[in-house]
Amino acid sequence: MSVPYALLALLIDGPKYGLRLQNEFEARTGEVWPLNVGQVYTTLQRLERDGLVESDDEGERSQKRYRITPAGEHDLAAWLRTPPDLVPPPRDELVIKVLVALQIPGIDVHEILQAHRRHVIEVMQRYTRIKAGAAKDDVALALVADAELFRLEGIVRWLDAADARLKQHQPPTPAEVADLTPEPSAELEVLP
Amino acid sequence: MSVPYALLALLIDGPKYGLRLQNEFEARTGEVWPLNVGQVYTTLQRLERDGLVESDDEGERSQKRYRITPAGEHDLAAWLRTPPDLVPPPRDELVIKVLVALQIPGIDVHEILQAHRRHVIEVMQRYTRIKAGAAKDDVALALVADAELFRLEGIVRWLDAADARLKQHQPPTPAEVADLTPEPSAELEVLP
DNA sequence: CGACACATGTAACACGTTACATGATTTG
DNA sequence: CAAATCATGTAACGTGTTACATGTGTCG
Repeated sequence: MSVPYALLALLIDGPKYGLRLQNEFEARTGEVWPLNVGQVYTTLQRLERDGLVESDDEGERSQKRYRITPAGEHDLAAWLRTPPDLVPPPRDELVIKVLVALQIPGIDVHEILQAHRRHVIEVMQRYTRIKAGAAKDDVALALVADAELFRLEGIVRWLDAADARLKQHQPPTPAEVADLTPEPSAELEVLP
Repeated sequence: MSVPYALLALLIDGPKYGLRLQNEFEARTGEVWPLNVGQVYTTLQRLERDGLVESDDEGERSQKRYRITPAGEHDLAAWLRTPPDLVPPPRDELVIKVLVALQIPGIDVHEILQAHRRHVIEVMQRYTRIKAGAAKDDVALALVADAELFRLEGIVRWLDAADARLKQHQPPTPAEVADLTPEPSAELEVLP
């Protein structure tokens, strides 16, 4: 539920029309998070239905300008100050794939983990290239690319941890082996 | 798009009815990824419509058993062998919030970053507790909790990196300052 | 009997995606 | 004028969520 508020935010500095909103959104995140134009129009209609924007139906040059309403500003401010819901987290497709593979007999889970790892690393190189190619003052794109890189890095770390964990639990169940898997947050300080 | 395939996978070892599928799903991931019962039924209907499951309408004890079809097994195998789409990545609500806050004048982004950081750390402690409380042989729950912990750790790392990056770019633009932000993948080997 | 858990389902809605259709404006 | 680009929209569909309604079996 980010796109509606992102559009509201783009309307803070004056009324704009649909395609321009899409352009401004993609100017910041485009290569990483493309935004379908159609979605901009449907989202604007829903925002107008909910009274968060108004359309300036002046027919000027066949452009339809939208303006944020006081209610829209209020909702935007409230959204901004609310931390994103972290529980329950989204169900991760990769994790579910591994769980499913674990349950079905005759599947080499280690091989699957490695395949996914290679794939993630490839994609990470893609975003590293995007980040390197970004203009030096393009903070937004750098932040977005960073976010994706940190996310993918987390996936790689999980794949490695899962591999280690399964190597302990899949063999003839050596139950007496101590749990040696590293704490994910070992290197993180609780206070910055 | 994971739930349909998770249900298919649970049907591999014999026909089961709706509520039992929900129970088995939550037995593995419940505390982390609860699954609404209603969604199980609607998903089963959609799977039946697509010919991936068949219902054993024997009316036994008012339970409706579903059985996976050959087409369902085929689709499940294909899904399992396909790596999840990583591009384009999902639009991250937290990242968009920060971008929006950056654009609106008169907002203390540093304060927002810290608030989010504290919140994420709290949630991480929650999942650490879940992991600690899990049975020693409950590999599934450990994997799921780990996945969430690594994901949240990535978010914290991003928040810290964003904070550092903004401290460089928000002051009177000292353009000559070299880019010192650490590479997210610095400690990661490409080959495990 | 009454309460409770078991079990199934539906209705309405949200956001997101894709594909397609249509008009207006600029430019070679 | 013709083609390309700008600009708006719609239609159909997908997964996911919540709230509500309904029936069935069991047990004190």
